[in-house]
Amino acid sequence: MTVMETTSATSTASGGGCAGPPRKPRRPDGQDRYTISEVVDLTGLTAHTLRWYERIGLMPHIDRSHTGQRRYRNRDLDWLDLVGKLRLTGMPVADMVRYAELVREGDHTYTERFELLKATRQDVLTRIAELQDTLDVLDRKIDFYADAGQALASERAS
Amino acid sequence: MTVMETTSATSTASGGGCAGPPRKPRRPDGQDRYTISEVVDLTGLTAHTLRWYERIGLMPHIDRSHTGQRRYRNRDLDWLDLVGKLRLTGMPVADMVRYAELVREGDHTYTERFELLKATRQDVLTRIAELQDTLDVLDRKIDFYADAGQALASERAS
DNA sequence: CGCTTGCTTGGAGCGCACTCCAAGGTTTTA
DNA sequence: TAAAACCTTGGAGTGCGCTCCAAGCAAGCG
Repeated sequence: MTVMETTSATSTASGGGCAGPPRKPRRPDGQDRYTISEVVDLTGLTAHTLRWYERIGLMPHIDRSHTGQRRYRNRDLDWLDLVGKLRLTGMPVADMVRYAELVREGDHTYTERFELLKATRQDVLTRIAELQDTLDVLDRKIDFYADAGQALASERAS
Repeated sequence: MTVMETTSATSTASGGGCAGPPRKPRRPDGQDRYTISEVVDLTGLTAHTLRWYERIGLMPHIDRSHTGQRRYRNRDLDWLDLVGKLRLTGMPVADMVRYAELVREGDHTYTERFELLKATRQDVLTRIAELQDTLDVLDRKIDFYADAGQALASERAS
């Protein structure tokens, strides 16, 4: 068997988020050949960044039209979704390239990839905890400012 | 009245976290005069970074010894704690400098600071949500890998 | 006294993640 | 068919957040 890499994110694409402009919908598998500017619309990345991702080995090989222009497929978009998520965690691009290499090398890298995913999961948990910590500090400060505001107001009133 | 800036983080200093080397304890207010290398030990920042923070206006004025060496106080450490927390949220240093300027300008910037804190709080909430999202993706992938591992194992067994 | 250690400064350098440019070929629209 | 819009490449440039360097001053010690 083959360990698939892209768990097709059917729910992710156009509908979900509440920020940014509404992205165009994907086409069904089979008719999925997107130009680079369509991928720009779909992902919010720039064309520069997409080409750069390819240069540094962060993308798998992308299909080309008969004249050499890129034609992205749905699984490429799935991969870009994952990359976008990992980017939000602060993972260095070099680490993602490493993961991409493992995927390209085939099934025998299965264990290493698994370990990498689990380690990343731990990192994310840590970062969430840090942010919770920061949130607590901010909340305490905000409460303090609210109280101080009250005090200033009553000072003016007296 | 004066809106105080540093809500003394008595619990924060040496005890709390579970990562990194155990930092030296602070001294009580009144005997709190730390050299730059002591602050390095206490915060984990480098001396370079501490001086750079000062140059760009991220720090308030730091006391000096009679020979011109920096002598940090507990409230400077409190400020550095806050900066460290905000840094973890991904807030640009320039924004922190802006906040520091507001503090230096005095009480009449109270409202602006308050709004800034509330906006930052919102950002942190957003980032936590993004990380939760990423965590879900990772968990799904990890489950998938675990299942695939099972399948590979039974394949080998058969 | 010389030696080591630690601190000072302005300014230069670095690594990361893009971001853009120039020069040219392709595709679409009018 | 001509103009406008879009795509290609290698390489150079940018902004951020540090990070380091050189040259010099100050304190402690045998």
